[in-house]
Amino acid sequence: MPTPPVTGDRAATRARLLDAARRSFSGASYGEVGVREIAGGAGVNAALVNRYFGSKLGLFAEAVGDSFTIGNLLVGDRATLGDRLARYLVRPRPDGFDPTLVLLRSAAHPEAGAVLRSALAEQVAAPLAAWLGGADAPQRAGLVVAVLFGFTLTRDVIGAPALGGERETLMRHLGAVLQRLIDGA
Amino acid sequence: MPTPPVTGDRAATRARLLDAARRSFSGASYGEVGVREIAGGAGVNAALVNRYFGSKLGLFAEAVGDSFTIGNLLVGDRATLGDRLARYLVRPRPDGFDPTLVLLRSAAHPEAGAVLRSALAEQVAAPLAAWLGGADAPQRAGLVVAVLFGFTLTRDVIGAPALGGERETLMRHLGAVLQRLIDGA
DNA sequence: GTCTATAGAAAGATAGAC
DNA sequence: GTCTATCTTTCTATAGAC
Repeated sequence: MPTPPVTGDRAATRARLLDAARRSFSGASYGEVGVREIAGGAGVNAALVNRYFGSKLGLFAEAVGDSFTIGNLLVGDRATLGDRLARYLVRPRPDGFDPTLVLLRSAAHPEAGAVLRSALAEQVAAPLAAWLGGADAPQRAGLVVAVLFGFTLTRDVIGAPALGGERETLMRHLGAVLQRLIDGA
Repeated sequence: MPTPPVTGDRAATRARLLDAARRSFSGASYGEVGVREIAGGAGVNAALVNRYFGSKLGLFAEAVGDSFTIGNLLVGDRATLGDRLARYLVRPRPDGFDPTLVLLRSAAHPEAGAVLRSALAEQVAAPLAAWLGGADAPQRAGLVVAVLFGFTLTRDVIGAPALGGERETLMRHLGAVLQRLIDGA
């Protein structure tokens, strides 16, 4: 939860708004989250959103615009990347900020989606395609991303019961599928 | 005998509103689509939405609540289901109504998502799991659904460039991945 | 059967007091 | 640096005229 209130400190208030925004946007779509709700989560007045970030979209962009990363998962053996990605996927989601959930919930919104699209392309799709290499690397990287998003969407946003338990089973099938795309054949 | 649109015909106006709703909800999320827009698409006044369907949510449920189906794709050889699903996925999307896009765009909305969740479970996940059979059938069916949604989401909602062309290449990799889940090993 | 007019609520954004 | 108060817009939904 948020750090204790520190009144009178512009930088601290900005940081609290960013943190509250990340949590709110992980739980509901851009359109459903209001600036009053975010400000309430940060313990400050809603007018500060516009004062410090210009607009709701400005806050959204600054809060989630550079939060995607796949770098940590790429460190390691190529033959076990599928398993590492699968293990990452089936882990219980922490409460609070989850960049993947932010994307899944707000991708359909025109302006918020544009922020997310460019962040995803720069921070995930391009590095992954370069790391994969080989034939059809951009397509294979795109399909890996599609599987990652598809699983989280179907489990956490749609709420399909079959994906809610049986972690070992899901990890085995997911790992095999992802490794097939990583290997390319 | 087919009945052409005739003003002054309650059933025809209802049908036109349902059709316009399906098109609108395929292109934007539940929250972003207004009843004025739907009514405009049907060429009638917005007040008729509430008169004929009680509420915007009532219209949504009646328009898209029973539109999911996977039955057609299950007809055929088990060894080639992966290819059939992959071909279905990479085909150019027709303009107009697409139940998958409706789900992807509105799944994050609490009330509209609830309508979609139950429809998906009944009309897709359960029949597919029964058709697949074997070990871990519900999990494998859930993962097939996740791949189907993940691909369409990443291509059409997020707009990843790598999934926008190269249909044969994408179909080959997708078919292999899906068949792996269908076979279970 | 369909329309106009409007009620009522909620949203983002801004001006200015403190 | 933060707040109150308010402007403006937009939305769903309803009442009642035609």
